[in-house]
Amino acid sequence: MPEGHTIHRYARKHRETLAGQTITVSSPQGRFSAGAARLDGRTLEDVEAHGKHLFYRWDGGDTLHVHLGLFGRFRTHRGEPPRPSDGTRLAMTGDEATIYLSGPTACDLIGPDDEESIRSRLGPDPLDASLNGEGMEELAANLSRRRIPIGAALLNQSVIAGVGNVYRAEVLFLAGVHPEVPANEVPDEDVEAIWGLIRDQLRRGERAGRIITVDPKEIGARTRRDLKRGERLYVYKRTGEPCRRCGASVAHGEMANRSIWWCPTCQDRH
DNA sequence: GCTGCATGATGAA
DNA sequence: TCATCCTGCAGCA
Repeated sequence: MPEGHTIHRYARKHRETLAGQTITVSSPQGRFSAGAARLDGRTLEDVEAHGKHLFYRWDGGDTLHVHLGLFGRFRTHRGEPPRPSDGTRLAMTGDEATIYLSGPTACDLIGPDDEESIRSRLGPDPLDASLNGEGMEELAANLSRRRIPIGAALLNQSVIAGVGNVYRAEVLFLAGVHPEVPANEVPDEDVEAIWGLIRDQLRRGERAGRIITVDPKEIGARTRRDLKRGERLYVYKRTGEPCRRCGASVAHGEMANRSIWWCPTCQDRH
């Protein structure tokens, strides 16, 4: 589940659910025992997201850094929580809810230097509301420095922070850009379109809690909510199926070690 | 019960 | 480019 929209949604939800409260912290699995003991009984002050990274601020100055990786997930339980699964790395209980974390790539207490080094490796975050034109310019500059295919560049978090495998395929489809086009050869107007589409789509995803890129009108549905499973995306995981716009067979390949899909007809910009 | 896969990232070679 | 680390669950038998 975790692309940037999910992470920002978690930041918002966790802030709403736990910030300002005294939190009971533990590590049922044991792999975060020392950190949990240090945080236990303290106040969670704020939660921030940058790209796919989460930063939990605690009174006294500690920061908990969480990165979900491919498998990580949070579960929130209001009231009495169920027994945590064996893989539950972190449990945080506030006044009304308990949040469990399992499968993260990172769950560590970090200092200001660590955080700075993490952030310095991240490109602009399309969900950072304080950015406007700067984000797009930074993305353009980052792309102009690379010859790798645009489809690979969008997954590189130092180029743009928060895009994952679903959005890279869907946004390139929406932009009509073929994934193989070298990053530094993507025309300015397409870079602009890509930035706008990413920001738009991630915002929608953050609000909805799921990725729906298909415009419902295009397939005869009334609203996004009416779209059934299997109707919500244009190309992702649709190998060989007809393109929703032109009917051509959706192509599949590999790029940056991950599967990628595109429409050979609609994505003709080279 | 077992297998394979997944919306991620890193470090070695 | 490859191996490796993180878990849970769908799809099988």
